[in-house]
Amino acid sequence: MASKAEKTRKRILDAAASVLSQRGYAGMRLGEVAEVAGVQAPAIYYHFASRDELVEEVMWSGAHAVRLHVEDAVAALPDDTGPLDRIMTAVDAHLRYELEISDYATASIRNARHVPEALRDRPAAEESLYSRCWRDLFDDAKKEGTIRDDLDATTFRMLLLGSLNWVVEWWRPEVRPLDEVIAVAQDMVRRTVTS
Amino acid sequence: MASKAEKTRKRILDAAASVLSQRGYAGMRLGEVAEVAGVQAPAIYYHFASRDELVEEVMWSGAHAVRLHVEDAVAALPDDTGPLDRIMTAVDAHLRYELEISDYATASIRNARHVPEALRDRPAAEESLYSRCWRDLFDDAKKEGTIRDDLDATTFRMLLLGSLNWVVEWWRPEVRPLDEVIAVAQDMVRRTVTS
DNA sequence: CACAAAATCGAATCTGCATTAGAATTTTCC
DNA sequence: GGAAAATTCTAATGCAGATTCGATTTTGTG
Repeated sequence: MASKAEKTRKRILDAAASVLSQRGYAGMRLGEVAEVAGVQAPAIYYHFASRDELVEEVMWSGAHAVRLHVEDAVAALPDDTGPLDRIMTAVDAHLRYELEISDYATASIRNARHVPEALRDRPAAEESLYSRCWRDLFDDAKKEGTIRDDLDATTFRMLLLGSLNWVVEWWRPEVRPLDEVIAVAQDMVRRTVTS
Repeated sequence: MASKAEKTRKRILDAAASVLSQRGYAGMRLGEVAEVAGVQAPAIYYHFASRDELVEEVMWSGAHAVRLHVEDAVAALPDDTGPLDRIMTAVDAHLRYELEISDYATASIRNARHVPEALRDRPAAEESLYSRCWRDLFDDAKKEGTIRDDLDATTFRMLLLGSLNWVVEWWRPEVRPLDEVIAVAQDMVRRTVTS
């Protein structure tokens, strides 16, 4: 039974994630966050020490939650799933989480390089865990020979993550179902990676 | 013989492009722009009606210049160059321009969705010309049968542009030469597009 | 070289927003 | 049901940064 106060805190965080993902770090106004959360601006200070602390928490949650979502999706696969199919699942999970589930993810993705240095440490640590997660997926695939030897897997991974992160900038559900985007992205990976 | 004033205007624009690409729309301070341009803040108002007009001009120039650079690079190819090689050249030109040549490009790329609606029209028109340029490249390739029929070329194009646009977020020259990134990106296109 | 016009500057204004202070209200727990 | 604690509100405060206003310097030109 989450206390009333905890629910308010959650509403403020959700609102901040939404505003942050739309307006960016410098554009996020506490007034707008408060309005979305259905609260007055000063109430935010009961739950967070400062605007920056609120931002940091959103960014961290964003990176953290994507990672958990993707790791869970991969972990839920049958044990005998091949390394390439694990990567396909990760692509699917990343895109769905970013586009259908959570503003936190887009907030953290879009603002990672725009927030002041002081706020980057904790979110950046999460992000590097997430990077490692993808690196492991690719390393496994390479070990099992699913990835051709002459591919620069690191660079390709960066390009792939970039293309996925950028989808939020152009995708509109009414134009094209998400499943089609996912299918094309997976196709791109499969063809680039196998010999 | 560009008059002194025109040179100042150019310095202010360059400074704005640099600050805008680093700090984002809301984070760009006229004070910082002025400092980078070696001028006092009010001087900006002699050359631009407002902060927003300055931003709009940077964004428009960014989109415009990338397009010209890519179109020129493609146009400079021998007439008998195949459609796939034209796309390869476009990938090369886009990345080099974005990463080595101009802050305008990254300023416009990173902020397109963050600036207020009122500023989007002119830059957006340029961007859609740029989109058309890529679409034409892919259409030609499809017409000549270089692209397999079952590829959703539009979606792939968006994913590709996304991966290229995102490179600015992670690439560091000291870690990996740009040529390697370009080569991997081209490889990704070639393998995804051909049957 | 002088002088009008153009370009730039320093100081002042005005606004929007984060943050604080203290009062009022709600929740929790006995 | 009521008091203490927790939570939220309304009303300031203070500052940073865009914009304006004259005053001052620089540039182009006869």
